[in-house]
Amino acid sequence: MTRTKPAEQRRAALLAAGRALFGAKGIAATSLDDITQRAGVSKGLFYLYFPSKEDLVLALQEQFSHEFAARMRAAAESRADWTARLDACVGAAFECYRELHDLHEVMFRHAHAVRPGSEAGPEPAPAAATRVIRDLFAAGTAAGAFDVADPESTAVLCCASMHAFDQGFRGRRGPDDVRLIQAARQLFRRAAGVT
Amino acid sequence: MTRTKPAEQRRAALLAAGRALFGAKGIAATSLDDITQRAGVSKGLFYLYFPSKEDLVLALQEQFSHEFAARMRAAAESRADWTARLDACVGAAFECYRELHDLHEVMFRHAHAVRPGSEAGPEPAPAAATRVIRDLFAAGTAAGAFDVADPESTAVLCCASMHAFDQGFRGRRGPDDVRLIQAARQLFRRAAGVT
Amino acid sequence: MTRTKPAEQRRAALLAAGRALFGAKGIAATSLDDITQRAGVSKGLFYLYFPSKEDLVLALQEQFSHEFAARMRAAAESRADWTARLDACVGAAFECYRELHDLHEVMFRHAHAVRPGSEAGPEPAPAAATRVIRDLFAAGTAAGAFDVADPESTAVLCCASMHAFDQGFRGRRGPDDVRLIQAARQLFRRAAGVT
Amino acid sequence: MTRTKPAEQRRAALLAAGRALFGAKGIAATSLDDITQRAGVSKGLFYLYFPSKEDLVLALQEQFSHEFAARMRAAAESRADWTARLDACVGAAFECYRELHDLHEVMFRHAHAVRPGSEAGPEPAPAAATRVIRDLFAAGTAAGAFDVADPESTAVLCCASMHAFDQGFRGRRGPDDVRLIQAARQLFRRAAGVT
DNA sequence: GATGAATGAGTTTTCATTCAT
DNA sequence: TATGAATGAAAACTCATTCAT
Repeated sequence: MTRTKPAEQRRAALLAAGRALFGAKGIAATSLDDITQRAGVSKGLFYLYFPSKEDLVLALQEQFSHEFAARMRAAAESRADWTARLDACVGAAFECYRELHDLHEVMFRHAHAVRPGSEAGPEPAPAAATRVIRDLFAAGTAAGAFDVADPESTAVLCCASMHAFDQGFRGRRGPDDVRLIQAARQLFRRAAGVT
Repeated sequence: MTRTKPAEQRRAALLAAGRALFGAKGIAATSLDDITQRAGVSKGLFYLYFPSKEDLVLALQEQFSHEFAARMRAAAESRADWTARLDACVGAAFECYRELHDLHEVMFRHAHAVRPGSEAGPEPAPAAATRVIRDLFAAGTAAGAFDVADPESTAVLCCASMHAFDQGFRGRRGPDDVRLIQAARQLFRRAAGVT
Repeated sequence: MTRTKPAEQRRAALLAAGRALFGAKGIAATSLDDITQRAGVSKGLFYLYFPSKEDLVLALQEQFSHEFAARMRAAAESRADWTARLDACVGAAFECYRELHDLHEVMFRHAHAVRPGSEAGPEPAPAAATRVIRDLFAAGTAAGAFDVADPESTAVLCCASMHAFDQGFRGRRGPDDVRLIQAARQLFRRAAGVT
Repeated sequence: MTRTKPAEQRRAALLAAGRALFGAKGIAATSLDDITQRAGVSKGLFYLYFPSKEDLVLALQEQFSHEFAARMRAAAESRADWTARLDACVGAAFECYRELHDLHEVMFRHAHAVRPGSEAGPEPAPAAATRVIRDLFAAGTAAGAFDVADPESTAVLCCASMHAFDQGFRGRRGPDDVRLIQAARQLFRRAAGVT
């Protein structure tokens, strides 16, 4: 069994296993045994790549956070018109949320115990995504297409509103996807001050 | 010791202990021993009032959800003008969030393991608050003061945006409270279509 | 199985199991599973009585230390003549060593990691026994029967010399018991300055 | 990296690393990773030089035992007078103890599990030192300077008494070094029957 | 009703040792 | 010779839950 594999592959397998299990059962209900078994490695190997279970969670947070932000940015940049950019952003966010929806817990989990030693602690997971929206609001306003008095605060609020894309947030009888995304587009437009 | 006390008082003590500890240390890090000790009762007594630890979490969710919704509703009803109602709602939500902010985990926790037997599962915690906003949007629109095409979807989004009130959500360098609440008021007005 | 028993009995069972196993296999090689299994209790129960495995070791140390000192003192007090007292002390120590010899590791183990928080740490295990010898030297000298310039230092050295009673200390071809105890008696007499 | 070095140098590096780490943290708390890292070699290399961690401990025991004995012997031989020899021996032992004091655990550790296959097991660590004292007592007695009835037993006892040189053995309020070494000299003289 | 002693499966983590390269 | 990735058994410790009193 002791077959050596590239470190990146091992790490990726561990991240993938963590992602799948955290999504399916939640972080607390997932044991390291589950993770290593699913990744097809020994328990000891895990600790060659991550100092603790908590660090796997953090690594996943970062991974998703970047992916989320990157996709929103790409979507925004694919359009020329400011309003279209906004719409594209919402669309991308919605898609992302859907694909990652089972990782809600991982992404938005609060770090309860601030690590001793780490002065500032990690940036909150959605920060990268928020910056994309903020920049869009700011640039659009500068270009005269939007009218956002406080792009940063508004971006934080708008980003937070995307929590609604998560199934668990809405009631079982809440609005369906189509209605929700339409409403989101309208909300973002209005937030941007598009007339 | 074996002094009988009113059931409601016992239950309340347990809820209060759970609230304090979950808020301070997180759900996973709080043991039943912690809870019963803080409540000043025996461990066995807990199970006379709640079937499991999970059910205490659920009971707290419901408690907060109702309190949250009730305060928003009261704030809205204290004003006559539609826009003022909306602003009051935002203000109340912000205050509530601050008071309960350490209970973020309790309120917005996803129920991962759907209880076998319970067909539908419990309503998501923020549902009650969402209804308050929805009704406000709908009534305001009917009265001609607002212009909300889909009050339900918009309410879900707006309610979700309140996550931004949580300190942990914004970055350490994110907007401060004053800016945030102003931005929130503006966002809600625009969402409502107030011109 | 859940039969409640007096706390003292439980504690004693745990101490007895620890003593037997530490003696037979050494501290490091004895697991908590071993201990609780031998004591006929569950693993969780152990932690109701001792905060950690280390604390069981410490409790045993104290137990033996007291027993050891008490037996030496009793032996010394059973005689009137000063030299006879010394001899009796040596005899008692020898017997004790033999009975407890497998617990050498427990008794004389060095605490490597000084507990953070505990300012001074526990007294070394043989301290109580040393005091018995010291008092004997001092009193005998005061009575004119002995001539010990520094009773404390001499007692520490004499007490340490008893390590030789341990089988593991002497070589396989070292002196046998009879010779050793005679030599010990002579050594103690000479140490005391008995002419 | 894969640079071949003289075997003796490798072995010495491993012994030195073990010595430093065992002394600082104790045997149990020192991992092979620690040792090989400190020695600057790979983990696999360790097993080319020692069959197991336990054997490193044993090798260190032997090393110290010999060093200890050699220094005592050298000290004794540097003097002509019998009493001076005894005093020099005590002085050398004291010095040695101080330098090696953190290795107490290594030197005096009992081998609990008798190796299957090894018929007799290794000689106890202090045996070599004991022989030095024994020979001194015997030769001095033969020369008419000492009067030791049983040199072997007395040597074993005297050697054991040196445990008192270890800080951990005496209480925190035990005798200081000067008093202790004076008392030791006196004890050894009296043990030798010097008048 | 109320207690809290007792349980034991489950958790994270460590580490001596192996072996393909 | 030398490496270090990989193993997996075992360790200490936790805690939700039960139940005899």
